[in-house]
Amino acid sequence: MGRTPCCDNKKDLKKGPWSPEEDELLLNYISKNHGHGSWRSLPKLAGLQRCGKSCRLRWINYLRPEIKRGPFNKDEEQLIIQLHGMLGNRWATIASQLPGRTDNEIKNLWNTHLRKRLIAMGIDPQTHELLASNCLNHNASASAATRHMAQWESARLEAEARLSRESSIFSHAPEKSESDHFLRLWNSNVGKSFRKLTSDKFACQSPISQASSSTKCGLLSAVTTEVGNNLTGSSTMAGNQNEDLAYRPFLINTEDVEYKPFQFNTEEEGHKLFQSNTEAGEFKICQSNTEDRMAGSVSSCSNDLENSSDTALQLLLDYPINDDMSFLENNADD
DNA sequence: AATGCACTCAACCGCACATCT
DNA sequence: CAGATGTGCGGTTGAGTGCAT
Repeated sequence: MGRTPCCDNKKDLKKGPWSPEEDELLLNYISKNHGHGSWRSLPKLAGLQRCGKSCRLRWINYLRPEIKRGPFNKDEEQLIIQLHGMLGNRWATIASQLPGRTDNEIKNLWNTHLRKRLIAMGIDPQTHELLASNCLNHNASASAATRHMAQWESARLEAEARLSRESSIFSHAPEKSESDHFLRLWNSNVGKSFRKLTSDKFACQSPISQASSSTKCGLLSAVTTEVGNNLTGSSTMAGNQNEDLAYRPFLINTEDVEYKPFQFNTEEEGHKLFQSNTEAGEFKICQSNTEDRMAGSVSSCSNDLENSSDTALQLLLDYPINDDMSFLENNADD
């Protein structure tokens, strides 16, 4: 509280763009000392007329050897949009998932390109919701936007479900930050599998195509409401979407459906995948140690304490997944 | 060629959190 | 335990650049 800014003594301190000489001084100091040490004392020791903060920024955003230069590729852009849908403006957290990219760079990319692209599609770049003006449009753009939203909602549901599961199982463990949860999920085998499913165009029907068929609908709002209390900020979507028909196709009800074990690589993380006997061949994921209980009927799994998170995960895995990022290309005219 | 405008991106600023004393 | 200090983060700014007129 009331702390003094680190660059309070502005006398003799240089500001603005860095010269090559200054870069060299900073690089030399850090390489000679095998690290930056205290940023506050660094400028003096390195012979720089800069504040420590400025040095740190220059190092992190520009001079670090692992910095990747050049334009972002499509994969990186997709990942940024996905992570932003889950994490919001946590640029540093997002940057941690993109080796060689800095938070500043990602923030700039978002503000100059991706944000505008989503707006052009009729998607609110903050909430990843459809903008009100777009809700009545039933054109191709709106459809792409809807698919986009569904993907992010699926990813977010997975995270929420696991968050809920973990917090109930490991309630004794020290609380990690929300973003840690998201990132651990994202990097877990489940997250990996999810991403793999999306990229491999797993043999499932599209939710869009299922919309007109005998899709079994449940209530997503029940799931999100239950776990929503664990979350803040970016969960606004869950609150008002349950009336949105666009989401209905992804909602299912597991009653009277048989599931059989399915070969899948989530088991290594203590999860097993089961495939339903329905036409759609829906999938359900359960912890391996509940497999015995699960083998006879899926209800034993869906009725236990992890009901909501499993259901959410199931929704995620039932969501078929056509890695539809085509909107990026369609709207990438800048 | 001159001017204005839009865009990009490096850098700054202030705040919040973590750690230290 | 409270205040001081160090660091990291996100929002914002403004210089530089390219393009259109």
